[in-house]
Amino acid sequence: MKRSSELVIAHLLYKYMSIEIKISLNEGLYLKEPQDSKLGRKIIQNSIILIDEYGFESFTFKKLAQKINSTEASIYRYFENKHLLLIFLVNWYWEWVNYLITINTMNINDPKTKLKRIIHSFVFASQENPSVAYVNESKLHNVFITEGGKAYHTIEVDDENSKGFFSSYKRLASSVSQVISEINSEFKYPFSLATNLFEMSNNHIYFAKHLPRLTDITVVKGDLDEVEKMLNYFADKLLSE
Amino acid sequence: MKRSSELVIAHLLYKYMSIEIKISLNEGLYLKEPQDSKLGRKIIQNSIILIDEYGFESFTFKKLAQKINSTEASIYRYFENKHLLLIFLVNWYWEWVNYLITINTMNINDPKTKLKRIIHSFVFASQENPSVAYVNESKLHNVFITEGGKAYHTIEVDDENSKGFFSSYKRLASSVSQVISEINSEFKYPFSLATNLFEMSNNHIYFAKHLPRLTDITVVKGDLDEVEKMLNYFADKLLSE
DNA sequence: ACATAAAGATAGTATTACTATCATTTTTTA
DNA sequence: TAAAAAATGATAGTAATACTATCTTTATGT
Repeated sequence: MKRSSELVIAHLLYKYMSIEIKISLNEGLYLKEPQDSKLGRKIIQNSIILIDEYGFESFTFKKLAQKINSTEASIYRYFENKHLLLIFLVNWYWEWVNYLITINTMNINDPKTKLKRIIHSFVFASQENPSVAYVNESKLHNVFITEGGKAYHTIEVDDENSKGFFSSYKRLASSVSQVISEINSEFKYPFSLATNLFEMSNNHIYFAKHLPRLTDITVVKGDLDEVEKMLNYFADKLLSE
Repeated sequence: MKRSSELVIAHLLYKYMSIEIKISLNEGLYLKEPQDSKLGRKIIQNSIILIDEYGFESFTFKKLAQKINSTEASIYRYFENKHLLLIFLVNWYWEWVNYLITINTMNINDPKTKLKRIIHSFVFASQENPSVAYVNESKLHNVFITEGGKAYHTIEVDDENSKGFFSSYKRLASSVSQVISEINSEFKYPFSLATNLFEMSNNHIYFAKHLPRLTDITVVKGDLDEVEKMLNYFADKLLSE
């Protein structure tokens, strides 16, 4: 809660005073806070670009070092390995969406409208007003859609979960589930629906692009309206009395 | 269609005559058919065991070679690399589920009952009567749940899709979507719902085990009844008039 | 201006992901 | 059943990856 309101204030300051937002992420994710130095910010910025370009498996710290005219050793001073860097980026994305749904549902009372805006935030996260100058939110969205699941589909999931590496996703699920329960307090699966709407959004954007026979959605020229419509339809129907 | 009925006949033969099923998979997935030799079958059997044990990232052909008292070189004669082996296993799982829903919905006319049985097959795939002696379907299900997404969340997805590496999943989506459309011909998202039910099944089993705050499901002692109930609830509600 | 921290340069190691070659064993078939 | 062919094993080698260590240079902060 505290974190979210900090973000909001930062956002307002940003809008009117051009102040940068600093996203607060679990300290176990990095060895040295990358947001606090030029090199750290270059690592964040260019790792997104390179993972988007090469895919996570072919992405290496060596390539990243070359891209930013630095060295592997320097990057290792920020992140233990590329897996933790990925978790860092994925958390960044979860925080970004948390932040979007906070500001987009602010001062709105009707929970149905809130959920609509949440869904809109899920789908159009990449097209929202960016909050951090050096992060390309659109590419981050792509990276998240393609590589996000790899952050927690590993043998280390329980260990990393106990360190709080996935708490941003849990917080996201929790706040969405609350809105769902406001709409229909009898609904038995508020958390499942919350995560499912989020995952569906990303999955079907991916399917439409790469495996279109797995979805009914078509995405023409990046127009994600159909995804939003589908999620609204699913949510409405499931939460109707 | 042809492939499915072959499987069914094989199944009947298996039940009454103990004949092995041979699952037919895209030939581009392997260099030499692993089902046709002792070594090949050991590779399939033990790769499932090792990926389940170590996770896909830490799984290597060297470890597999040691486990089966063979050599890396011999394994490379069957599979180009571990990524293609994973796609092979994932396809095996898709085919196994295709096969289950075919026999479990056979001779049933009511599409609602069909969908219930499909959902049951999704959830309890690992507990169904095994079809291939050397494959531990329960471990394969675990591997699929944890690692399955990595088969198609790669930079090569379009290239591999064009080679037909994901056609088993498409066939699965297609046959389930047909049943969905039989239940409610007005429903606009039969493919999306089909894939979503399948993915939800696997996701929420995983969440319940590793990230329980992301779901409402609890799985006690491997009892997956709640998952089945949830999927039935979602499907019923979404397809109600 | 001086101390301290950050970054760069370089080198080195263990492991991974292969490829190549040749010897041996197993299977096929003539 | 002997010869040919195919499969597997044994061994070696290479390029790339994923780091770690150390030392020098460059910024920064007071």
